[in-house]
Amino acid sequence: MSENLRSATLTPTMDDVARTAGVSRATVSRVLAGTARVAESTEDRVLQAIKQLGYVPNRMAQSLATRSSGLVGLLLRDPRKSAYGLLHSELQQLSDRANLQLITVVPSSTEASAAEKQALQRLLGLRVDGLFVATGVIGPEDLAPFLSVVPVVSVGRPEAHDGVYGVSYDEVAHGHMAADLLLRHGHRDIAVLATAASVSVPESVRAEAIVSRLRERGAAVHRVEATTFGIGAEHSHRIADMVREGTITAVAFPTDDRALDFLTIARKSGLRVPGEVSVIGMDGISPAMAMIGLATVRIPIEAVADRAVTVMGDLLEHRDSLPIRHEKFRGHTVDGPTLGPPPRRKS
Amino acid sequence: MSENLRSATLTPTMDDVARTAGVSRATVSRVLAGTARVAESTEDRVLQAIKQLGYVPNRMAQSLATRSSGLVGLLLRDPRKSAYGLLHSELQQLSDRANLQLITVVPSSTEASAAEKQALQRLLGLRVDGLFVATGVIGPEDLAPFLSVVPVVSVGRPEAHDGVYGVSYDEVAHGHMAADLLLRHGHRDIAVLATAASVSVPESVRAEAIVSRLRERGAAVHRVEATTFGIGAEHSHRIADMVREGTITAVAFPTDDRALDFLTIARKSGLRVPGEVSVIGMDGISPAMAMIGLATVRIPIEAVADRAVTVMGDLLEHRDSLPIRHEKFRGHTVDGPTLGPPPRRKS
DNA sequence: CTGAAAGCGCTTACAG
DNA sequence: CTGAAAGCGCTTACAG
Repeated sequence: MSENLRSATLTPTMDDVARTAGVSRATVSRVLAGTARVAESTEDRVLQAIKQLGYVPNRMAQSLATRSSGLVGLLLRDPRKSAYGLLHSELQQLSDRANLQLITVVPSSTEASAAEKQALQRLLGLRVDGLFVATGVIGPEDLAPFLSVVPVVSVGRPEAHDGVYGVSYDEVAHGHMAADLLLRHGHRDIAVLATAASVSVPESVRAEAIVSRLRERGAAVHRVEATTFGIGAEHSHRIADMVREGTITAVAFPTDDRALDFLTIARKSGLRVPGEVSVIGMDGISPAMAMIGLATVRIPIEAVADRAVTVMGDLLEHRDSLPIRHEKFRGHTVDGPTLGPPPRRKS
Repeated sequence: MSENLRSATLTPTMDDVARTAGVSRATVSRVLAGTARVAESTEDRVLQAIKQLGYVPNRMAQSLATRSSGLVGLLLRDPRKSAYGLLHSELQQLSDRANLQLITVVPSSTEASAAEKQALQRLLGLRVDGLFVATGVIGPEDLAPFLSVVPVVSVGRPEAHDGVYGVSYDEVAHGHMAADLLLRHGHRDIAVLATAASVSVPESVRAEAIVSRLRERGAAVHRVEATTFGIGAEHSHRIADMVREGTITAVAFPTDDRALDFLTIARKSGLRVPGEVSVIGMDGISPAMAMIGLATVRIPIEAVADRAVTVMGDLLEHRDSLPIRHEKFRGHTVDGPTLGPPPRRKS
């Protein structure tokens, strides 16, 4: 209590500035806003007073008076993952450049859905002018009540709600790209780690796209089902066995992490990559992967972030005239030393 | 303009709630705060109205009235780096648990110092009650003016200012730990990649600590100076040459990234790890590194985050009674398959 | 247990 | 070019 009073006393207010500059509050406000004309001499006095007092305008009060916070919120899923880290960084920089003040809130991961709702409330309570949602769990039904109040752009996640503008990745195309790259290297017997949709929707979409494209092109596909969330070394061992048995000459993974797990196990057990088996992952984000030289499909995070910020800018300008769409971007394949021609058949 | 008016109209206000519940604004406020006693029947009507209107209290207005935002700001350096990502995630979760509402701002990296000041302003403008600073560039002189207004906890960076509470890593100890682990494995001829302080202060501190501990213990140290910010493959090649010449049997790196670069190059050129050379990195954050099995020193990010949040809580409770300190935490060594005994001398 | 009223720090017509 | 005043959406003594 006394803290507040004290710091309230200590923090200079616009009135303080006005008084020490010998003008009215309105004038200080005008100088700060830079909109109306102010005599140069008074402006100087005001600026001087601001500097002298170390005055920082109270945005809370500004927002209240303007009925607009000038803030754009970002609901971010899991900062520990490089892909979200990069997305965060890109959104931040592009928003800055577009003069949108981005503030980020991360739902604490325990009890996902409740946490996301709470994080959403926090942002809405701050009366953000716009909202980026880069989170998996939150459903359309939680978003819907606020769509009329604040423009929402869903970023990097497949968007189903048609009141929400969506900018995300074309995971089907990515799956096709990975498949095509393996085919181009001459592989016809290929394992695909197929993540269950219950584990991860995007992973599952990628895997199914790989599988169907390979089949379309006449390759023999060996599905290895992944039904656990972790990386599960059994899958890698199973695939290594298939290589030794001569069943497959290549393997595609729906994420770089899973591919890396296989690489590690393959190396330990003396399997040569790409001599005996070619490997491709998907994501292309982690610099560690790049160093290792893992072939992959690079997700277009930068393009998605860029488009999302542009859309948000447009939405903030003229809300109603922009038709809501769900856009998808595709990345590019990254060939690498984990990819080679299939080994010659021994028999 | 008209947007604002419209959404102002659309967003229900406390008055709307009061009106539809047939009570006064004060009563609604009391129900929300949960402090004062309210008759159960009125409380029900109010709750009902809140739900019906989809009312979200305007925190800006609350802050203004309470002179306290209930917010704690986090100034975060670079979300692309896993270490910062993990720190962000930990701070977020622990803050949640401590009932501190964390909001994060990332200075856009172009023109570091100016961007950080701007991000700082944004947070101060929001009148955060406390501030975590996890950023490299911002100097004490920029922080100083606000220390009397808001408690600041510097997290994960060496803190020099004695008005700022510091919670960070004991990088000297980490260097010693890495050195000791190599010695324990029997190595006596060891290369150390020594990053220049101008490139990265923490890296340089780590490297110098490794060097001095090794020398203290009588090992022959071969410094390889790194003066560029990137990972620089030349260093890795130089070290590989030293291995081939039989000059060294082990190498220590001040970061996992740099160690990984060497590992990749070593493998490509047919050097056996740890058969011919043992390798240790530092950080221990990236899951990719764990999979590869890189020996390292794990930085205690969780412990630092935990302590930082505790300190912030205390500071917010009783500002003046908590003496300002600079605490340092140490992590633990992670032995791994990149470490083995030195090879027998051929001659 | 509840309401009328003042006040938090700003902005912005409205006068001058 | 400048100031007095109303109002943004809340909270909180103060009465009752």
